[in-house]
Amino acid sequence: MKKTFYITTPIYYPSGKFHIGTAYTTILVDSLKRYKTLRGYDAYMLTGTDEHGQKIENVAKENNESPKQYVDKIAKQAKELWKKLEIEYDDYIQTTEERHEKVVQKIFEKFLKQGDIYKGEYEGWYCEPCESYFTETQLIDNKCPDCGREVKKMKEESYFFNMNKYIDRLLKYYDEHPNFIKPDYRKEEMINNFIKPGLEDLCVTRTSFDWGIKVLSDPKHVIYVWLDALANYITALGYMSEDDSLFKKYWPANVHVVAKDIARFHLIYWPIFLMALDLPLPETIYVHNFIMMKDGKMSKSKGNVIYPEILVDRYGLDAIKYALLREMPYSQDGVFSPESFIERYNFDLCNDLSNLLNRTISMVNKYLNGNIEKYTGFVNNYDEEVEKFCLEQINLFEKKIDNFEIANALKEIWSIVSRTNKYIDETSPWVLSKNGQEDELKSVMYHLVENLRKIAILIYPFMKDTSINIMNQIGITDEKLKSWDSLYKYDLLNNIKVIEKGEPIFMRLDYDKEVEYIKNAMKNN
RNA sequence: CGCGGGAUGGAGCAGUCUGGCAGCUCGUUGGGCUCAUAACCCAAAGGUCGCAGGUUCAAAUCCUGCUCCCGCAACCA
Repeated sequence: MKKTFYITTPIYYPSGKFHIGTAYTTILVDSLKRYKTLRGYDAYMLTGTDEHGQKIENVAKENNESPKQYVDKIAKQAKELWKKLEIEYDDYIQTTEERHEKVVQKIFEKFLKQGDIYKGEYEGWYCEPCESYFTETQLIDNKCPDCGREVKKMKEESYFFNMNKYIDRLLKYYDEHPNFIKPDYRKEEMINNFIKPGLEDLCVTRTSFDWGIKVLSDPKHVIYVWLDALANYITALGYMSEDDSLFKKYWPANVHVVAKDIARFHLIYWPIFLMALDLPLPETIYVHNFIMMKDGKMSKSKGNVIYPEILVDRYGLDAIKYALLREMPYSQDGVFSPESFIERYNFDLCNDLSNLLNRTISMVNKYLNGNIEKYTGFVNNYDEEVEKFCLEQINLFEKKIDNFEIANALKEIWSIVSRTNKYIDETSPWVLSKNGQEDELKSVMYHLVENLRKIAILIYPFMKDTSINIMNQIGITDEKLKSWDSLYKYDLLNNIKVIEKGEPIFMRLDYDKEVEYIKNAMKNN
C-alpha cells in the first residue's frame, strides 16, 4: 500500500474577499501535495472556511442575508477561486456543515465529562455596537479598535478549557519532536511568550451571540472560535462519525500549513486538544510568514491590496505560482511588488527557461533533423561535469523541499537552467556543426534535451502546464520518462523527436507598461 | 532587563546551526557568441558582513555588551 500524506490549509475566515496571502498558503499546500503525489504518496489535501462568529453574523446582516446564505456564497466564491488556481484539494470543509457541527458538539461533551472544560466567567472590554469583546491591549486609546467607540468592561458566563493540565506534556512533546514546529524559532516564541508567563485557560463558549455551534448540554452557549475551527482537521476525515475510514487512513496529519498570525492556536491549543482527545499529533506544523507590500502590510486603506485573479488573468497561473513561491523566504516575510514580479517573469521565465527550450528545439532541428537517438556518454569535455551538477542539484532540491524551503528549492531548479544555458556556450554547437563533429554535436543535443526533461519533471508540482508544454515540445510521451525516479538517470532517452517549430512558453513583457497595469489594478480595488 | 526576527557591495537576498579565500539574482561597465526572444555566455568595478569588545592559527559564522528596523504581546480570523 502507498504511504499516505495528509496536508491541510487553515480554514479561512470569510469576512471578505480572499487576497494574495490566502492564495499563497493554498498554492503552497497544493504544490506540496502535488510533489508528494509525484513521489508516489497517496496524498490528501483539505481546505475550507471557518464560518461561525459574531463578525460573520454582522457582515451577513449588512448584506441582508442570513449568515448561512452569506457563508455559502463565500464558500462558492472560494471554490471558484481555487478552481481558477487549479488547486487540487480533496475536500472542502465548511464549519457550518452538519458533519462538522455534530462532531464538535460530541468533542465538547467529552471534554466536559473528562473535566477538561469547566464553567467560569469571561471578562473583557465589550463594544455594544460591534457586539464584540476585546482585550486591554487590543483597544486603541481605550476605544473599540473596529469602530472607535466607547467600550465597557463586561462579564459573561463562559466555559473554559483547562490548558495547564497539559502544559508539561506539550513541552515534553516539543522537546522530543524536533520536526513538530517549523521553523524552529517559533517554538521559542511560543514558550517564552505564552507558556512561560503562565498559560491562561482558553475561553471556548459565548452567550453573547448565536451564530455558532450550540452546546448540547447548555444550549444558551455557543462554542467559540478555536475549539470549533481547529477541529475541522479531524471532523473532515469523519472522526467520531459513522464512517471514519478516512480518519483511520490519514490521521495524524503530516503537515498543517498556517500563516504566522494563527501560529499560537496551532502550536499550543491544537496539540492540547488532541492530547485531550487522546489522538496522535500531526507530524509537522509549518508556519509561513506574510506577503508584504513595499509600504508594509496589505490594507485596503493603503490601496495596496492585490487579488490573485487579476494576475492570473493577465499573466497565467504558472507565472503567478512561480513568483509567489520563489519570492517568499523560509523564515521571513516576503515582499510582493509589481516590479519584482515582472522582473521574475522576464528573467527567470522568459530569458532563462523559455529561451533555453527555444534555442534547444531550434538547434536539434537544424543540426540533427529533430532527432535525439541515444545516450553516448561523456563525449564533450563538459558532459560529465554538467551531469554531476544536475544530479547534485536534484539532491539539494529534495532536501530543501522536505524542509519547506520552497524558494530555495526553486532556486536549485533554476541553477540547472542556468548551467544548461552555459553549457551551450561552452560546447558551441554551431562550431561543432561547421567542423562536422557529429558525435560531439549529438552528445550536446542529448544533454540539452535531457536536462530540459529533468527540469520539466522538477517543476511539475509547481507549474504543471509549463511542464507538460516542455515535455510536448521535446517529444517525451512515455510516462516512465516523466517519473521522479527517472530523474536520477541520464541514459534513458531513445529515439526522441522534438517538435519541428518551437513555441515560446513565456513571452517577454513590457516592463513599464505591466508595472503600471498592476499598480492600477491595486489602486482600483 | 517582555518575546521573536532582521541588519551582508547601488537594490533584493543566501551563507550563521557544523568557524576555513564573502556568494547569488538584478543594476552598472567592458568583452564574446549567433542556436535563441535586444536573448545567452564571459570578465571587471563595487562590501572594514550594524557598532564595540572577547575566544581562536583563523570569525559574517562562537561569546559579551550596545544601536537601529520589523513583527508579536494571549482569545480578532
